[in-house]
Amino acid sequence: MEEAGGRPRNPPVQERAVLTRDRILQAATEVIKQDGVSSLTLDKVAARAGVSKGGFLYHFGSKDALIIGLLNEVMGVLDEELNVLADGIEASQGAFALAYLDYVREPTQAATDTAVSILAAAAVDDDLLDSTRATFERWQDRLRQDDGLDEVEALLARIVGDGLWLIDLFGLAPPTAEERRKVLDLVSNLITDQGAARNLIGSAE
Amino acid sequence: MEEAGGRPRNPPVQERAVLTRDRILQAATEVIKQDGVSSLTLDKVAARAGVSKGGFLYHFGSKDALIIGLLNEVMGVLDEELNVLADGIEASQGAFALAYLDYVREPTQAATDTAVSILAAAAVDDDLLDSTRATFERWQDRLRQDDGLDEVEALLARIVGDGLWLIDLFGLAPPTAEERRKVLDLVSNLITDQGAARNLIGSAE
DNA sequence: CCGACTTTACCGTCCGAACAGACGGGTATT
DNA sequence: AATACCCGTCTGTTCGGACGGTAAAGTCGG
Repeated sequence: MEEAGGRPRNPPVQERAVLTRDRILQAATEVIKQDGVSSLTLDKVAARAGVSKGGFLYHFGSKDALIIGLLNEVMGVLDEELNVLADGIEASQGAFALAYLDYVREPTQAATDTAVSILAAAAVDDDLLDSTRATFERWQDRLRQDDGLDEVEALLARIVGDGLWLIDLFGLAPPTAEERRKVLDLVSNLITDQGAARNLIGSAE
Repeated sequence: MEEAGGRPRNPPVQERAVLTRDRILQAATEVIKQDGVSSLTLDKVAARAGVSKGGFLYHFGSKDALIIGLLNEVMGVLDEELNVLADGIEASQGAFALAYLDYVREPTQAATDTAVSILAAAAVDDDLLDSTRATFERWQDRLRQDDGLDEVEALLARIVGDGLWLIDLFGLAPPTAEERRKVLDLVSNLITDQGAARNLIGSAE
């Protein structure tokens, strides 16, 4: 419950262990994507990973541990990817916000995996999402002080990113590729062009 | 907490049938909200609704049936509420889009119930979401032809609405009430003030 | 021969579902 | 009006099976 990893500390010589662990993780996401969260059973994951149930339980002592491992893996990948994207953006302001939008420009494997993992965590036990929530808080903080970007615009970027991501996850009337592009361009331009948003915000008060 | 036991033993039969069904539905959402989707068992729901398991199964022949019932109920309420909101909005354009945004202005009971039901459906069996997907398609269609509103802006409204709703559902760094208000005002103004968006969209090409 | 890794065998629990009636208000028959 | 019957509603119980998890033994490289 408390410790997520339970990862055996093994010398780099032995690659087998870590591979098995990764295979299990991958098998878990595959099972969810194929058969749904409710089909995520230890037996099924173990079978798909080509390992016995006991072998599975050596790497993940419980189902909760599996999900925590899944979440850590997937959120780590996403976090890194966002950083890379943000570094590659040459903008006077709002690089991270733009990266956040770029990330959902088209549905990616990683994004789906993340969504699916969060869904599994929420289904099994809400508390498992705690560390994920912390990561989102970190992103939100980073957006708030994203090189001079307006606070509201930063939040808008995140909401739009998350919204698109939710729509993909549940398949709730997903927009076409073109619509998707247009709406992301719209928000990106809003962020880049400081004046436009100021006017809109101003006219609100 | 279970409610105190003073329930009348034998209410009029006619009303009882309908009421029992509703009580079951309500009990189901309560169970999910309190203990999570994985705790949604027939026994628990039946107990909470103050009905025997057999009684439960009389009204909903299976767990799938329960979730479908839940979804229908909750999506119906939401649909109607959106209509009422849209009718109450006096705007030259984009009434439905504005209503969609208004709906998430603050987290409501109904919104939470909907989210929770969708979550349950996704967890149990993805196919159960089919009718919900159809409803979202209908909304999307309505947004597309929302009295002269720009297509992209309409989509933006939906994405922002859904995004906020997702953030609430999972508790992923939810914005403060003020941030929430500001960002919704921003998008609302974008929709109302046709010129602003035109400029932004134009500068994209 | 140690320790990381994996397997086989097994257990207790819980869950979804089925089922056989009980209760009791309508309704038709007399 | 009394009787008999039906049927919608609900109860209590039972059951097969799946699931998460444990225990202990086996394998193999270093």
